[in-house]
Amino acid sequence: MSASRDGDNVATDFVRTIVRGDIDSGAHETVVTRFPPEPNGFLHIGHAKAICLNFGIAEEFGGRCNLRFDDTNPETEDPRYVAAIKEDIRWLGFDWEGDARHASDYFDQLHDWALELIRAGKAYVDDQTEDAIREQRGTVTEPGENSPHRDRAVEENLELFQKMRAGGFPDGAMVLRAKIDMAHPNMKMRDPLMYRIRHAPHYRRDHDWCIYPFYDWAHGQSDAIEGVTHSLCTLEFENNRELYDWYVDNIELAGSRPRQYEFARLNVDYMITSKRKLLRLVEGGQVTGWDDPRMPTIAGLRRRGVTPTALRRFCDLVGVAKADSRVDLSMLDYAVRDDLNHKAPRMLAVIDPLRVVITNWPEGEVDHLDAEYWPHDVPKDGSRKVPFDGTLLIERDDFMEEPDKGFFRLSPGSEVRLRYGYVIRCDEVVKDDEGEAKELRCSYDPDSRGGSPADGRRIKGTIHWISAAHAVPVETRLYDRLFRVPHPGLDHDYLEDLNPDSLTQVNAFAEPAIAEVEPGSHVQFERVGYFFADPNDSALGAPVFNRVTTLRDTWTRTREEQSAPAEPEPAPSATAGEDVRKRKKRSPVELRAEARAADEALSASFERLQTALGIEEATADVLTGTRELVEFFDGAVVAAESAPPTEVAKWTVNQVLRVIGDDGVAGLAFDAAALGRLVSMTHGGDISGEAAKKTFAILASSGGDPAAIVAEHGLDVEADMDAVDAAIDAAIAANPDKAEQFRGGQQGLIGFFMGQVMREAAGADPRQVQERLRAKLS
RNA sequence: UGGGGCGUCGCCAAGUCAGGCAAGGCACCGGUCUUUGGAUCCGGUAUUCGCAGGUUCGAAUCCUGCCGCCCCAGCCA
Repeated sequence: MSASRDGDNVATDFVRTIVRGDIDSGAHETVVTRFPPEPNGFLHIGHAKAICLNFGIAEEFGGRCNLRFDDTNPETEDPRYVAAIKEDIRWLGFDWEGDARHASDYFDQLHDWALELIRAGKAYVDDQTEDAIREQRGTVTEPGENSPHRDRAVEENLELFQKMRAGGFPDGAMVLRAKIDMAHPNMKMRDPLMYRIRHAPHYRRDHDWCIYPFYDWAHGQSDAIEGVTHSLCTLEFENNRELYDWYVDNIELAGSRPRQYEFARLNVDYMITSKRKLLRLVEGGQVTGWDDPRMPTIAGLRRRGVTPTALRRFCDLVGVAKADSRVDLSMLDYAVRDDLNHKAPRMLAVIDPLRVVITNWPEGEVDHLDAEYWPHDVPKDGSRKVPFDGTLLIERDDFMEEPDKGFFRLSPGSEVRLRYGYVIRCDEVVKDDEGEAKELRCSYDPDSRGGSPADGRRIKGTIHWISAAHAVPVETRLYDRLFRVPHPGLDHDYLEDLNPDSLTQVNAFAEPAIAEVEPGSHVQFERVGYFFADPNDSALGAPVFNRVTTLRDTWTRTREEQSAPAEPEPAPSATAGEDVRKRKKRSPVELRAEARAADEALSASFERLQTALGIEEATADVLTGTRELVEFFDGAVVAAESAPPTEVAKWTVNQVLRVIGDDGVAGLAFDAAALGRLVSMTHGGDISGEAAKKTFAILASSGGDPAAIVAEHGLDVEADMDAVDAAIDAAIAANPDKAEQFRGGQQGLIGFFMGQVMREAAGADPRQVQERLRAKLS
């Protein structure tokens, strides 16, 4: 299994594993997911990941993914965002079945369910102030306290809620709350709010409602209504899952219930993905809009020239997991270049020109050279003519008067190839008053038309160029990252991290064919980068180019690394004021110590285990956290007869604790005596350690008597060493390469061979097996 | 009365439930090829999985302890 999607491999991640399992087990016949944006801003690259996940899973498993607008807050939402969101999803290449859904479609059903909860005594109207409710909620380490209205009569609740809904109260006067537990360790479960009063028109329901449901009350139920099977959201909703389940479990539901799963949101270096912060950039004019090509929005990336394929590929490369992470920008660059390499025809353009005069070029003559649109490794055809004459423009960077070591472009006396053209030699540098080169006087090799000298001499460097007389000026916008640090706003205002050079507008000079580039299409300016003809600002025959990304450049990179030290990381956060609420929670050791302090019998056991039974303090500590465990242990010691208590302690800590569940000792499938007898058998040499482990596994899953289990499974029969030898020979014969690697020092492979042999020779003593294995392998 | 998560190479990430060869990708470093210092192709890069003990023939995986990071106290989603 692989997490990548290269070749025929399909992405696997924990979400897909769960979905696969649910389908294989028959828990669900088909998978239904949903993408639930709130229409209060534009979608960004983080949403792209969620879209790829939700729609991608539906696609792969032959299911369905709904687009559902989570429009429960009329004050921030706007239909213009609805249109933009739909456009972005479609552009990414996904579609939803039927119409888009809306949480606001379910307001009536939600209201009915709320009534149901009130009637069941599970919800109540609270008319306290917002502050009072906040204070009563307690803190993260202190329980909350009940609202004085918590036990309001059902009839009164019904009446009040009806009046809320009818508009009888002003904004904020009261709320409907679920009656759960104000002392719940999960803050989300402390009588969460279900409805608030907002006399605000909803963009779809207009004035139908003046009470609006909160996210938690709307989301799970909307999932249920739509038959969603797997409700995927980001990690910050993990705490909400318990409430999600509570709501779904406490209402009358027709179909099967949805389950929520959480994955890590996407963070990319040099980007921010907070809708609030993005909105501030738009409103503050730091960017030209939501679709500014520097924005991490889908609209911005699209305008920049990133393709849907590249963005989806990027999301695949990133993967889906639960660890908070931050992705290197090079991953996005890679995805973009990998796609555009096959989609962008090549053209010649000079960004920062330096004049070159070909002194031996026949006066007034123009040569029209063939130039392929695609490099040899892209299987596409097509070419155009490029005019060549005596006055050219080349890139200033491609000339060095005093060349660095390894520089193989143009310098005085050296030769270079002009792409698709001729080989030229630099004979003279003409300088301006400041000593800057302003013109190069060169001679060309007439026998090198097309680029290959007739005499077969090798020319290492190739540079791009433009005929000055035929040069077409084109506006190019050289975009760079919007922020200059990998993690903007880490410990200060993110606006301070804005990159002042995120956009450089230059007038470049391109070959005549440039005029034919259609707005909204891509080109590669050879040796410069990938560009996208801006669909809004390009005029017919006068394209404006956005630089999507540069080409990978190993030359300037190595030079930069030599000269400039790496950009200093922003200073590690200056420890924002110590948070008293984050006091350390008590550890298991502390908890056990407390338990013993409160229970004399427990503390007596703690002493007894150490002094009378010779058990180490740390082990004794673990064993004496609860009475049940000590009793279990003591029982096992008795049944173990001659086996020492220390041995029983090992088994208890390492094996029993492993299989013990939430029910504790009581939930075990076997009793102390069984464990004791097993320890006795293995200690007495009746069965091997390997057999003891197998016996314990059976004991743990289905209980029984150890001796009977041993007999039934034949775990006491001595392994036939001849068979072991045969198994070893077979394993070595089947893996000659690995045997060779082992001999070469790959010690880890002993585990591989052991695994092979032990599977064949069950019951054999691993020590003996390994001894023989090593002998045969050497 | 705290609770819920997460730590595997510079980055992303399989593997952890069920102990037996530390996947893959990005980046990087070599080499190949090349009329883009692009692309391609080949090869290299973790004796070690946050740390420390323990169990085991064998531990990323099981047990114990410790450390670090994220989330939750909106009438936002």
